[in-house]
Amino acid sequence: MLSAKEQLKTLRRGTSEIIDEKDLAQLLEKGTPLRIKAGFDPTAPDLHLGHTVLLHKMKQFQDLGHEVIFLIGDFTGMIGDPTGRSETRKNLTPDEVKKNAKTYLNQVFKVLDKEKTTVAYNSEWMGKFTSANMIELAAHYTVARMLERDDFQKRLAKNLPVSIHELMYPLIQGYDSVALKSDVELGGTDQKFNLLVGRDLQRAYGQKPQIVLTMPLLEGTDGVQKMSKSLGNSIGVFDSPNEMLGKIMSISDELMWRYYELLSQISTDDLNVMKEQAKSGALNPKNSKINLAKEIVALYHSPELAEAASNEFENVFKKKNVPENIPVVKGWGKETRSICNILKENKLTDSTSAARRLIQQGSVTVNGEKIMDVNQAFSGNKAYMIKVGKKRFLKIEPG
RNA sequence: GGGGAGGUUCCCGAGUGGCCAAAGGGAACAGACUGUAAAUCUGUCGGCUCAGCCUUCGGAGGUUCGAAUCCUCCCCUCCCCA
Repeated sequence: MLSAKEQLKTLRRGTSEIIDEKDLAQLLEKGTPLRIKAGFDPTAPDLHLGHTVLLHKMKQFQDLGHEVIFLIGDFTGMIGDPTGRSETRKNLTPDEVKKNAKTYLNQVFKVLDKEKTTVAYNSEWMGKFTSANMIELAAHYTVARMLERDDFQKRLAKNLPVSIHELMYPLIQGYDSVALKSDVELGGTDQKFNLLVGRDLQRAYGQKPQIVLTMPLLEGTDGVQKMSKSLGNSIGVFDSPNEMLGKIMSISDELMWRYYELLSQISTDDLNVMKEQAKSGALNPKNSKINLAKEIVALYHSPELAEAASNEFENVFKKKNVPENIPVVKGWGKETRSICNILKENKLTDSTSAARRLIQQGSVTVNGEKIMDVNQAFSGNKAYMIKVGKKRFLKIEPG
């Protein structure tokens, strides 16, 4: 095992907060493997890179020789975490929970080492919890402290409902730490309250309180808001290799470093060297970005597909060649059709108005020739290679 | 149950009788440049048979030469009080 100092250096990477770092250092000094808990609510079927930030931190713990427990909150999932919620979450049915949990596990081991990971379900112990247990648990926490949370505060201030069962959520999540005797719990910064409740409860049940380590919420491709599917700035782990690579290439240089920090397995030292070189101009940030994109695509797909996606990217955007797989449609015979209609009918543009505008902006080419005339017409018995902007292509076969 | 505010083009948000297809910002798209689909700059951003025409401002009616703007009814959202 590495020295506590070395370990801390790794664990601090990208981390938002460690409560308390001195205590963590002390635990690491002992040199025995720690029990690392991270809970996942099986509520999100659309897994994106934001969800994987924790996984990477878990992987670091794992590589340092600690025991990582991937906790599936199948019991708590039926309550729904009130964190950040302006309204009560809808409860999931056991079936939905099961299905989502499965989706999670399929992806999780692309980052974590399956052999070294313990998977736990909190229904294992919560399912057996009696009413008496529940009351005992609830007795360890006060209403006032629970209501300190600002999501509850806000709702109360706005006279929105807060159900009693929502108050139970942090208690149960906290109790999971008791059940698992965790030494460290990981979570997003938005989870801080819940994680801290875990400490209190462990103390109440006679255990040593866990270290709380929070990770920032990853910004989406816009670089501003947190990654979320509904904001349209997410990179899904199920995205195709080309799509995934393209999206990563489209992030700003600045954001790239953040992604490196949180999503890459490259060592912190190497990362710092790279940053220095980019700063001094010795390194072209584009190259770093493509490496990052390849690493991520390789993780969720394969190194081969990552390589192929990267070649395709260079080919299309740098050399401005035609991509490998472009849609092909049959022509329409002898009659002629106007270019605007052709674009619209083949969904290259949303409307003929949009087609016109793009032509006026000089972004449409047919067989490599720029179209200047909005009314230009083509017969459907010849082969054409149509290009709109940089990303839209269509081949037409004589027909 | 009582009182008040509001619903505008993908989103936010101006607009209170004609100059409004509707300011501004964001997103998106395009062009230039580049080191990439970074950054920056410029442009576009309802539809069409496109120098003209058509349909939009919660819904349905109405007033008017003319309405996103005024009136009536309806639907929805939010706030305060009970």
